[in-house]
Amino acid sequence: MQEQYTPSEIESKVQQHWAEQKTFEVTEDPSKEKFYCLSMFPYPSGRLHMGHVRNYTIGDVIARYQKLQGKNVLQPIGWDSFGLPAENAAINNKTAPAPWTYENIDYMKNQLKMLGFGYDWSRELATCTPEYYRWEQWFFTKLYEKGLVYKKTAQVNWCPNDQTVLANEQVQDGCCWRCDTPVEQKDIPQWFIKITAYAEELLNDLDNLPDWPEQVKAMQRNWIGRSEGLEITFNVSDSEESFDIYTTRPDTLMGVTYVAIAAGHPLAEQAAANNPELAAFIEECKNASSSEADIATIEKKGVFTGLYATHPISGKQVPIWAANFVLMNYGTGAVMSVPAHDQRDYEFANAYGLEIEAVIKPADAELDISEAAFTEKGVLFNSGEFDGLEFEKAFDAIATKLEAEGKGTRKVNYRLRDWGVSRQRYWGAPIPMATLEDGTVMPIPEEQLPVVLPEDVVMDGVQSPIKADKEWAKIQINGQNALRETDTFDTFMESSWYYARYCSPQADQMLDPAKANYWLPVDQYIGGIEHACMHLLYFRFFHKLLRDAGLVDSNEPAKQLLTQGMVLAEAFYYTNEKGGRVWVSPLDVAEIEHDEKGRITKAVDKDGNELVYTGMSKMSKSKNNGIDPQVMVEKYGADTVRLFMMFAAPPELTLEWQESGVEGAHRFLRRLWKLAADHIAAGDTPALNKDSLNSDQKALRRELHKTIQKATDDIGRRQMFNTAIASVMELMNHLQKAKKDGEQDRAIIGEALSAIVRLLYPITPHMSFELWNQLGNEGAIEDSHWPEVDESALVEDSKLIIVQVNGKLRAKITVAANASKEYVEAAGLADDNVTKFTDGKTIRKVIYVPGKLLNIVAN
RNA sequence: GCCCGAGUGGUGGAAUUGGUAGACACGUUGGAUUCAAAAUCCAAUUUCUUCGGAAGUGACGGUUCAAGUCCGUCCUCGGGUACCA
Repeated sequence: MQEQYTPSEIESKVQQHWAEQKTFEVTEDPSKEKFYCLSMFPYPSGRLHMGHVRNYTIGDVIARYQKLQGKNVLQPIGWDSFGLPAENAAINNKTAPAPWTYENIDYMKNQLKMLGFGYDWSRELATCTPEYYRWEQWFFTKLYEKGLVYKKTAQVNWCPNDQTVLANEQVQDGCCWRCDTPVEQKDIPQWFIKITAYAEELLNDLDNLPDWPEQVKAMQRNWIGRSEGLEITFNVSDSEESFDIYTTRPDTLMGVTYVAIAAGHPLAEQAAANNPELAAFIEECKNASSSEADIATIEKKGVFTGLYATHPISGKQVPIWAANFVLMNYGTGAVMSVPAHDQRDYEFANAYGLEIEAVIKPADAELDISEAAFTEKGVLFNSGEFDGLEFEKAFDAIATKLEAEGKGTRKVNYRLRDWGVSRQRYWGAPIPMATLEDGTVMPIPEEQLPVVLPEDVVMDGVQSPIKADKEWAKIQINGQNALRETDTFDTFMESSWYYARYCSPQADQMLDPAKANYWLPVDQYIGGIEHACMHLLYFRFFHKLLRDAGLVDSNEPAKQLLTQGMVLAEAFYYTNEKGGRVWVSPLDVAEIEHDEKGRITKAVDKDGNELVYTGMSKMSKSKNNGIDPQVMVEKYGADTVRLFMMFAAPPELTLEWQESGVEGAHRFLRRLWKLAADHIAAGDTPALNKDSLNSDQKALRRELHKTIQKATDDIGRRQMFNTAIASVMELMNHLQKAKKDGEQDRAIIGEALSAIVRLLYPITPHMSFELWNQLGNEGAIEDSHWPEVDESALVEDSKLIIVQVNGKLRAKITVAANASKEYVEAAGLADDNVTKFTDGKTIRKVIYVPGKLLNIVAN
C-alpha cells in the first residue's frame, strides 16, 4: 500500500468503479426496506456553489449511511432548469436560454460526479424538457376539469417604458432595473390554483409530520394563518349599497369609529367621481407596491370618501375612509376600525383626528389608552347589552345577534392565498389553455399535448419570444381557430412534483403508481430553510393533488425534513483611487497577519493592496467571496471538502468557510491514512481475544465502542455529523497514542480501523472504499454493514462523581459503579476540598443524581 | 411591520432529558526534529487573581439545590414575506 495519501488518484479510481458497477442504480425490491433520500435539485446556474456542495453532501451522507444499514436506497438528482436567470444570461450572452441551460447542466453534472455523490444517474431529469413538463401540463388540465383552476385579474409590476412585466427582483427602489423607469402596477388576467381548498388539510397534516423541524411547521402554520372570525355587513348610509368586512375581534365591534376600504374598492371609485382629492389618492395607490413587507412598512395614509356607513348594532353613522393599507385583493377589501383596541387604527385615528372609543378593559387593572391602543382581550364596557362579557362570550353573543338579523356570519378565514401560476415570461412551461374564436376558454385537448416551448429563439431583452411571435399562439381546436395562452408556469410548479417523477422518470404517463407507491413518501428531504413556506407548501399541496387524482396513496410527500444553513466566507476589500470598494477574493489574499490572539490585523492581496477585513458574510458575487468547490476539490480532494463541510458546523446552522479548517480536515485524513498504512505494513491483523485484554486494552476498546455508539446516534438519529466526526477524531487521538507492539494491541487497532473506515464512509467514501480493502476486508465497502456496538466492551467498573457545594464544583470522586447513595454521600462529604467549604456551616440538603453528581446545600 | 431562527474563548463549534461550560478542530505561543524550511510530533492556550479562589454562555430580571438550557422584557444579526430559486 502507498505510504502517501493521494486523493486525486484514489478518488478518480473509486468514482470509475461506481460508474462501471452502476453502484447507485436501484430498482423496486419489495424484500428490502426502502429509503428514498432526496436533496432539493439545483438550478443550473453555471457552476456548483458551496451551498450546493453542503446540501448534497448532507444528502449523500444520509443515503450512504442508510445503505450500510442494509436498505434499498434511492438517491436521485435532476435539474430545476426553467427560470429567470436563463433569460438574463441569454440576453447578456446573445444566445438562447435553452443551449445556455443545457451547457450548464453538462458542466455541473461533472462537478457533482467529481464530488463523489452516489446518485442514480439513470433517473436524471431536467424540468425544461417536454418529456417532463408535458405531464405537468396534462395534470393542470385535469385540475381545471376538477374545478381547482380559475382565472382572475391580479396585479403585476409593469414597466411602462419597456412595456413588460417585471419580477419583484427586477424592481429596484420602485424602478425598473433595466431602464430605471418608475414601476407601475397593472391588473392582468392570470391563472390560479385553489390551494385554499386544501388549507385546512395542509394545516392539520402538519401534526402528522413529527420528523419535520418545529421551526418549519410553525412557519407554515402562520403562513396558512387560520383564523375564526365574523364577516359583518355594513350598509352605506343614504344608499342601497353595502359592503362586508371580516374581523377576528367582533368583541370590539361597539368601538368601531370608522371603516377603511381599499383605494380600489368600487365604493371608493364611485365616490371619487366628484371628489378630486380622493381620485388623486386612488391614482397614487394604484402604483404602490403590493408586497407584504412594503404594505406593512409604508406610511399609513387615507382620504375621507364623504360616505358614511351605519353601524350594524348601534346604528351610529361612521365615516368611510379610503386607505392605502387595505388591499382589494385580500379579504373583502374593507376593514372595520377600532382605534382604541388596534394599534394601526389607533395611529391612523390620531393622524387624521378620528374618534377613539374604548370598549374593552383589562379584567383586573385600569384601562390606559393615552399612549397606545389596548389590544389584549378583556372585558367589554360601553357596549350596551354586551357589557361585562369576556372575549368568547362577547364573540358569541354578537355573532348570534348579527346572524339573527342577517347582518353577519361566523367564518373561518385563511391568510393563505390561492396560487397564481401565470408568468409573462418565455423560459417556462407554456400554460396549456386556449381561447376559441367565440371567446370560450378551454384546456388544450389531451391529444394536442404537450404544448412545446420553441427553443430556437432570439431574446430581445424585453418581450417573450412566444408573445412576440404572433403566429405561435394560433392553433385549431376541433376545427375552430383558437389562441393559445402565451404565459408560462411559475417554476414552483415543476419543483412541486419532481420527487414523484424520479420514481418512474421514463414512464409514458405522469408517474407509474406502482413504482411511486414503492418509493414514496420521501424518507429524507434536505434543502435550504428559505423554502420553508413557499416550495415546501406547494410540494405538500401537489402531493395531495396527486393523491386525489389516484396517482399516489400517501398523504404527505416527505416523512423527514432537514433544513441546512447557508455558507459564509471571509470578505476583504480595498478602496481604489476613485473611492470605490474593490472586493478581493479570499483566495487572492497573499499575506495575512494575526495578533497574539489570532485576530486578523493586516491583510494584503497579490498586487500589494492593503485590505480591509469585513468579517464573514454570505458567499456572493457582490462581495467576491464565493469559493469555487471545484478549485477546492482539485487542491485537497473531494473527501477533504466533504469532511470539512460536515465538520465545521451542524447542518442546520450557517457554515463559515475557512481554508485553515479545510487544511485541518486534510491533515486528519493524512493521519488516518498513515495509521492504516503503518498497521498494514506490520503484517496481518491477529484475531481478537476479548478475555485476554489488560486494563489499557480494555479501556481503548471501550473508547472504540463508545465512539461507534455515539457516531451511530449522531448520524442516524441526531443528524449531527460534526459531533460524529469529532468523536472519531478523539478515537484517532487515542489510537495514535496507544501501544502497537503486542498481538492484542494490534488486534484492537485492526478492529478500530475497520470500524472507523465504515463510520467515515458516508462522509469520506473514496478513502474509506480504498482502506476497507487494504485492511484485508473482502468486497466493496458499500456492500458491508454499519459497525455494531459490543455492549460487553462498554462495561465500566467505576464511575466519576461530580461533587458540588451550593452548585459549585468542589471535587471529583471515583466510586465503584454499583456504589450506594449512602456511600457516595459519605465519600463526598468527607472529601477535603468539600469540607473546606462546608466547615462551620449547616448541611441543609444533599441532592444525588445517581452515577453523576452530588450537590451539597450548606449555609 | 409581521412570522421563524441564531447569539458560548482569538475563531468554527461541543455540552442530546435542567446536572463538570469550552469536547473536537482552527489559530496563536513554546519546544522537538531539520544545514534550513515545509511537513510531522510534543506541550500550553476563557478572563482576572493576593494562586486561596473569583467571574464568565448578547443585555436586564425571574424560577430552581442546580440555568448556555426553562420563563419574562429588550438588543443585534440572519431567513421568509406570495413574480429570485
